[in-house]
Amino acid sequence: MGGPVSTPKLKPTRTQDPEGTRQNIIEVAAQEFALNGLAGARIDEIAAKTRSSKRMIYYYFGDKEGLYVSALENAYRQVREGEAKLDVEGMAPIDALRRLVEFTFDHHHQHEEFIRMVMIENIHHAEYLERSGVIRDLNVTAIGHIEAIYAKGLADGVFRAGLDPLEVHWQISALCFFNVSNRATFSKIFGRDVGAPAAQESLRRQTVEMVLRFLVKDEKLGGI
Amino acid sequence: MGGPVSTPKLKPTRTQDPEGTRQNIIEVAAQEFALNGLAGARIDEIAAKTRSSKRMIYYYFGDKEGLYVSALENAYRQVREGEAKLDVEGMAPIDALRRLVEFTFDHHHQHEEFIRMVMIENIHHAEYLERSGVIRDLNVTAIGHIEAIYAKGLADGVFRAGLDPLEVHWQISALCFFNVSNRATFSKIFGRDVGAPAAQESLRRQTVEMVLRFLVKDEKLGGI
DNA sequence: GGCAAAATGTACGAACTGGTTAGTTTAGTC
DNA sequence: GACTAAACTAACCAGTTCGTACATTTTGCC
Repeated sequence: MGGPVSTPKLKPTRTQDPEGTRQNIIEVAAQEFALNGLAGARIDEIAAKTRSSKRMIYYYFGDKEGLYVSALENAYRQVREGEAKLDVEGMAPIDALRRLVEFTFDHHHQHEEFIRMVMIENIHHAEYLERSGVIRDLNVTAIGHIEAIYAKGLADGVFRAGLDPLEVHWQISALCFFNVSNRATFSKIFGRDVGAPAAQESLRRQTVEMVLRFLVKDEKLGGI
Repeated sequence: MGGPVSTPKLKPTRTQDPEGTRQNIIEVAAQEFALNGLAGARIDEIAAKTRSSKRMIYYYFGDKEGLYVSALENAYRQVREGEAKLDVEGMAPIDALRRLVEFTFDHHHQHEEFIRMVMIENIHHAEYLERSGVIRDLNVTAIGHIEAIYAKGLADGVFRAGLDPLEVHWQISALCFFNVSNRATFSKIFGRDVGAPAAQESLRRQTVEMVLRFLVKDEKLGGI
């Protein structure tokens, strides 16, 4: 059931474009899956929005689930590549942490489609993520930044001891993820559009502050 | 489109039981929708698991979406009723806040089905929640606790000024909601079962501490 | 008991949907 | 230019799924 062999495109003038077709299908599929879920997305609908055809979806991805997994992998890869752009080298621990939280907040905000894919994957108890060996590898470094920053902060004596970097990552993720994932119900229930620029600006500031106040030693709090 | 008239059951010997049938259908439907989503849930499957039949689903709820909205309303009502049991009257602000966060953490943890319904509803951009006037009314008091606790804490001089109770509620919700909603992907990606009792115990403690450190004045932090 | 309304059981159908079968075109290779 | 494998098209199929038509039983009420 292996896919087609990846052929390096030697000549740009070709009416056939395997990689392009494949990528185009994945992008359309990601949109549809993120919008409607795995069961809700329609293969015919995806095919129609593609530059290609339904037949090609089955040609490249086997079945609906195969397409979903590929779209999921693609989403993770894209987002992780974006995250790699964060550079906090050489910054003081508190500044680096602030930067990390701001970056995560903005990054999640900008990648709503990815957030929705993760939501959907959680609805499915992450069974497709489990099926994909690719994704796990992409994420082992996701926690590297926190670990480095925390270690430096400890050494500098500005962070409290005894915290678990993974738990800190969990908390930052929770605040930044929820901001996108639950915006709809939260806004409807409380009659306030928490997605509006002003509200986001405020939530962003409070999120940063919350994380800093959690990490920074009491006696150093005056400086943040 | 009104439902059947609520008939007080005078005689215990009756083969027909409208309210019971209705409730039974809603409970089964909630399970299925929470598990598979709106599109993923199957009416026939729901019907089969019911004490009743498919015919009765359409008799009482009109169509699939009507059933979904009813299940959603039921989930919100149940959870809000549970939340009403929280009593922090007369407690010192810091203790009350700690209690509130612990309660919210546990409550979300215990109502995974509800969390999943909210996730699904967010996937649908909360359009069914919007359609239901019932749910909005149920939530206006959801923020009352925070407001009261924060006001008292300000008066007592133990909380920082200038915070928005709704934003605090947002933060508490984020931490407690994410803990349930994203457990699957988080556990898979980092190879650590964050749902395990020990992990939950730790996350619970850190969540409480994070919220307290955000609200409590710097110079009062020694006491928490 | 008679009656209307509510509640329920059975069987069916039309549309949708994932997936396939069969065949055609394009491009690299000798 | 013939040949082969990859890339692609179009029509089709079979199982599923929501929803309904029709018949029947139960219940409250006089």
